[in-house]
Amino acid sequence: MAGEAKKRAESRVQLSRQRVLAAAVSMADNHGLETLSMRGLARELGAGAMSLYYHVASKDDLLDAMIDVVFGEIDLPPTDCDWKAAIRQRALSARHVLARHPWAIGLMESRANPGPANVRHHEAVLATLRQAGFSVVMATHAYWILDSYLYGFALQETSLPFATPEELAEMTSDVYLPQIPADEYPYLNEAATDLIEAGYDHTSEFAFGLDLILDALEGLRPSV
Amino acid sequence: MAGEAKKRAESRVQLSRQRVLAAAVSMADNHGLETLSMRGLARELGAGAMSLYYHVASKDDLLDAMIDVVFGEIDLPPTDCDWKAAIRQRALSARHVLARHPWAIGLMESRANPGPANVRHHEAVLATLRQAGFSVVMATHAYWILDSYLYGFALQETSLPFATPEELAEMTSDVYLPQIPADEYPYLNEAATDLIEAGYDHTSEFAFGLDLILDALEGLRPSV
DNA sequence: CGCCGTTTCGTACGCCGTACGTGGTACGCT
DNA sequence: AGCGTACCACGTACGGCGTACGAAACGGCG
Repeated sequence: MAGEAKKRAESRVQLSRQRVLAAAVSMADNHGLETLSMRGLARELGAGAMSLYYHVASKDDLLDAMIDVVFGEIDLPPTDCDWKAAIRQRALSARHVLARHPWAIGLMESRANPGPANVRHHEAVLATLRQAGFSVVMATHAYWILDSYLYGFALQETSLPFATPEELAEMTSDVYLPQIPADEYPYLNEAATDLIEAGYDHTSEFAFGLDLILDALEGLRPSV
Repeated sequence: MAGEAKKRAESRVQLSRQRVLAAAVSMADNHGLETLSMRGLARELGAGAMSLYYHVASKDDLLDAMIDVVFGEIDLPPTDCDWKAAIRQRALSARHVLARHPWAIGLMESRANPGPANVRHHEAVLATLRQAGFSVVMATHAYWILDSYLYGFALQETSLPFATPEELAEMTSDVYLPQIPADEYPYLNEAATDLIEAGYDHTSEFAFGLDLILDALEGLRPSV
């Protein structure tokens, strides 16, 4: 009957693991991981708190699954180009994804159960390195360096309270500079004033270090 | 009188910000940050939960202060040697400190209020780089790369479930290898088997990448 | 219609951080 | 000696958390 169908429709779309995951990621993106609660998530979905537990074993399980969603968003290194270009693209993609989901950074490598997207991703990156000629040991070195740089950069980036050079200049002169008087902290003070004067733009900072590392790794590759 | 003094002594040592901080750091070291609660901390100190709030404005304030304790444990770069050796030593020291206080990694750069030890540390590192001849902009690049590598490495390191090559071998063959069959994940499988066969030792992994980065940075220094 | 597997939910327990108010203690002042 | 004041410790209570447990609603089948 129309009544039944309507009632069904009114009482919300069915829950599903997909929908729960998507809502959780979205809430974490918008309001931070620490404010993501099962109750709040359920409220957002128009459901009771305990209803989530049919689709998710626990909050930990939810977090693991969220991490795998994030891994799934990172581009795999392309296979049709130079190893450096491939790894570079993968790193840039990962950086963007982590900037979009800053709550994930501390969890990506620290959770016990890697999801399928996670494993697939690691396999693809490792394949790129091995096919570039790196030995297993050298590929391990390279992977550690690249991922350390990637995660560390993303981690630091989340704490930046600005996005544009203008905001940086404003923040610095209003908040930071008063805290670092030139007589006590000459170098910090000098750096802060110089950088805003030069209109320091943070946008290309990641690529700068990434290329430095890639070039250094190139030197470790066995010459053909 | 003796009676008074004894009563005073029995009713516990006085609380103090120092004691609260030390106990909090110790508890986080031993049981993780997520299980550190104000109630538990007070219990550990033989005090009531609310007593802590005289010495600490809030749990956030406590965390900020804990971070500064950690910063205070990191060696400043020595001033009596080569810039590379100085930066290297401070990085190694920081790595050890972060391994001792893994809970701190996600917080060090992400909290709003840097403490005094934090600022002093940044000043000293920046001073070393500037005195080595790097321009302000280049020193900024170098700092980003070095700290990204440092934090990222420490972050990944916390998730390693092993400390020695033997443990690695055990973990890998028992837990990981079954999850990455050779037909589906050839490179991961190969890497895992090769590394345990070669008795891969993770101990020097950090220094390897650090030296690679330092050497690459050397190339960016203005030639005298 | 009754049955049953799937999905949803209400209640309750033991945690958490902390606002608020109270009470004890140490010490400088008269 | 007596008292005011600043310092310090604490008990209670509130609203939130994750989730164990069991009941209820629903959909499709006979």
